[in-house]
Order: sequence, then structure tokens, then C-alpha cells
Amino acid sequence: MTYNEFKKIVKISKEEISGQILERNRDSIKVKKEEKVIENLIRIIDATLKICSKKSFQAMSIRDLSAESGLSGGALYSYFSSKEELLVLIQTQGREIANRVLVDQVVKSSDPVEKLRIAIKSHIYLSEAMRNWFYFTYIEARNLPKNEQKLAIESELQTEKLFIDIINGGIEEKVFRDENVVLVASVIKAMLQDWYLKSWKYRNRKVSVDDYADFVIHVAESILLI
Amino acid sequence: MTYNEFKKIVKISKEEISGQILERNRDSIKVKKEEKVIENLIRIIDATLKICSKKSFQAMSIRDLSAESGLSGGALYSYFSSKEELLVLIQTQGREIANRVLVDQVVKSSDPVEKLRIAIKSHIYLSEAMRNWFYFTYIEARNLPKNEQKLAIESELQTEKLFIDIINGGIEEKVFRDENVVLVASVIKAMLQDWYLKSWKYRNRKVSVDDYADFVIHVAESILLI
DNA sequence: GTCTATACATAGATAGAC
DNA sequence: GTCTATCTATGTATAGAC
Repeated sequence: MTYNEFKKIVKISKEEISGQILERNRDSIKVKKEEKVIENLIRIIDATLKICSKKSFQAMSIRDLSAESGLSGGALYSYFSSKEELLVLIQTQGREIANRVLVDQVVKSSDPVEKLRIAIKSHIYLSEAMRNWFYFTYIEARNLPKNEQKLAIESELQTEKLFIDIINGGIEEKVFRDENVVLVASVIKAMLQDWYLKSWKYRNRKVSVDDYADFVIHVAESILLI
Repeated sequence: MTYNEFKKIVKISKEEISGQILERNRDSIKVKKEEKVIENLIRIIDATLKICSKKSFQAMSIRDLSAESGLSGGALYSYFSSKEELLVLIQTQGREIANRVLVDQVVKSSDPVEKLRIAIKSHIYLSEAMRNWFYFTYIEARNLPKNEQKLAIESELQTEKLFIDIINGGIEEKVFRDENVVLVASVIKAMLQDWYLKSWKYRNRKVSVDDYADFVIHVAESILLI
């Protein structure tokens, strides 16, 4: 699988995401026409992610968001009841998509070596396709309210668990070495995150997403393969 | 070298750091008595790092900082001329210390394998000894003004260059495999950063700093050693 | 040198016209 | 549904007393 193939397989339509957000947040969204909601949620989220790729969510004012999204400050509050709720909304949805796509891809194989490759590639490709979204989810997690922070941590650990399980499977089948599984999963995750946390660096150096994915697989297999 | 030995060798005294900051910022610091400055800079920086381990620098108000440091809002402005300047001051000093200690340690050996081990251990141990400081430097870099952001990026690339040079040395001496040097250095750096970005995770799992350093060395050598 | 009091700007959020 | 106008809170930064 290459990045281009991945993009064709995994349809992440903005309309669909927006629809899911509407389902989850019926209470806070005051606008009744669903089409309007879908359309404007896309504009709001796109604007937020764009602004927050340059400055922090805290530093983004409602007036900034108004200017970038094309909706007035007053209108924005028809789609969320506080700025913090907007943060929670985007983060929750981001985690949901990431987890769903990843799990969907991994179940496609039962061979541990293949599963590990798929998991690494899917994660990197997904974080490339939704770079701003991933960056935002990571970097703004600390500004979430306490209980939402807990959910973010759980989600992080769940993703790691996915790798832990794959590696354990490989050790049982004697295709992987008996390494410290938790640490191997941790460093794989660190490498995956580097792709979207330091995208500026890899772009400047003309490292393609396929190059990077192949390299991370190479590293993982250097540690694990017998 | 273990973490405890490292701490004995590398003296990172708060007074010394504070003194260097004074040298660099004579213009902004209005208080004349040097002892006072040293003492209060320590209190201000400790307070800032403590608060910012829980919330962002933007979210920290001068009133917060006043309460935590024990100085009034007015007094704080005798030590910096704006909140942004305080951010720059801490970040600049943090990068300076990190770079100095790392370079000092690495020159102790001329053997590439040994150099790589020293570099990895020094970085992880240093980031452990100054965990809040490293976390702050990483996470708040994006809130720096444009020109200071450039310096932060340069510093990041310089640290990576140190690893690149070591690896290239090893390849020349035919003790390391002829891998993609830039990518190897990148992922080593990603692993190093994970230690202080996810310190909560490693603490919960009772992974000691020595365990982690040894594991990162193990990974690096799995990729590189012939 | 440090405090209290306060000026001034900007933020989030709401009300009511359209 | 969206706008403009505005309320209120909070933040940074300063002035002047001690």
C-alpha cells in the first residue's frame, strides 16, 4: 500500500465528519437546517485548524475565527455554546476518526508482521491526510477540561494497546523477538507522532510520507524480526 | 554512566542559570542588587515552569504567576518588560544549557559507538533533570515571536546535527551500517523527546530513566550496528 | 525594591434587529 | 439564520505610595 492507494481506500469526507458531529452535539447546535449545519461546521473546523496551525487555540480569538470562517461572532455561537466546547468537539471527533480508520485497517490481516506494517502505514498515512487535525489533537490536548483530558489519554493508550497486541501476537507466533513489548510500542508511537509534529522538517528535507513510513517499518523490524 | 552519576557530574545550579540570564538581560531587569535578581529570577522561573506543567503559558496570567512566585504583579515587571519577554528568556536559556551540556559530554569520547551512547544518555538524563524546562521549551516554542521561533528551530536542527555527525563518523569507520543518516537521527530524536513529552506515561508504568535510556540505545544499535 | 490601585485593551458571550 | 452592537470579565502593564 502507498499513500495514494490509501487515500483512495479511506474516504474521509468532510460532510460525513460534520454529520457525526451534529449527531453528537444536537443540544448545543441551535441551527435547525441540517444542510446549513453540515456546511458551516466544515467552515468552522477548517478555519480553526488553519488558524491553530499557526497559533494556539487560546491565542485564537472568536474574532479571528469569525474572520477566517466568514461567519459573524454571533453566528458562531449558534454552533457551539462556548469556545471550550468547540475545542472538545474537534478533539473528540478527531480521536474517533483516527481510531476507527486504524482499527478498520488492522483487522484486514492476521499475520503479525503484516499487521504491524499495516498499522504503521495506516497511522502515518492517516496523520498525513489529516495533518492539521492530528497536530491540533496532540498539541491542544492539554487545554482540555480535566475529564476530557482523561479521555484523550485513554485514547492515546488505546492506540498504543493496538501495537502492543500486534507485537505480543508476533512473539507468540515466534516471528518477533521477545523484547520489552511496552517499550517497543512506545517508541514506535513516538516515531509515528514525529511525522505530524515535525512535518515542517520532513517537508524541507523532501522526505516523502512513503519514505518515512517505510523507514519506521524498517526500524520496527530491526528491533523485532528474528 | 547511570542517571545518579550523571547528576553528580553535571552541576546545573539554579544560581548559575539565573546569573547567566541576568547577563543576557541587563537592559530589561530594573532591579540593581544582583543577589535579589538571582533569587527572584529563580522564583519566577520555577513558578512559571510549575504553572506551565499544568496549563499553557498563554493561559497563565500575571496574577497566577504573582500568586505562585510570591511577588506582586508590579514587582514582576521589574524582572521582564513583557510576558512575552519572559517566555523568550526562559526558552533561550533552556536551549543554551541543553546544548552546552550535551556538547560537553559528547567530546569525552572519540569512538562513534561510545559517542552515540553518551549522546543518547546525556540527552535523556538532562531532560529528566530538567523535565519541566524541556517540556516547556518544546511545547511553548510555537508561541514565540517569529524571529525567536527561527532560533528555536535552528537549535533543534543543531542537536540533530550532533547525532548526524556521530552516525556519519561511525559509517566512515565501518562500525555502523550505511543507513539513511538523517532519518536515523530524526527517529532517535523523536525517541528522546518522548521521554519528557510523555513523562506521565513512563512514570505510571514504572519505567526508570535508566531503563528508557538503555532501551533507546538498544534500538539505535539495532538499526546501526553491523 | 515591592506593594496597591488602576488604566487600558481585548477577550468571550449575549441581545435584539433584520 | 445571521448580523451588529454591546455587556462584562479578565488580562497586561503602569503609576505612584511606601
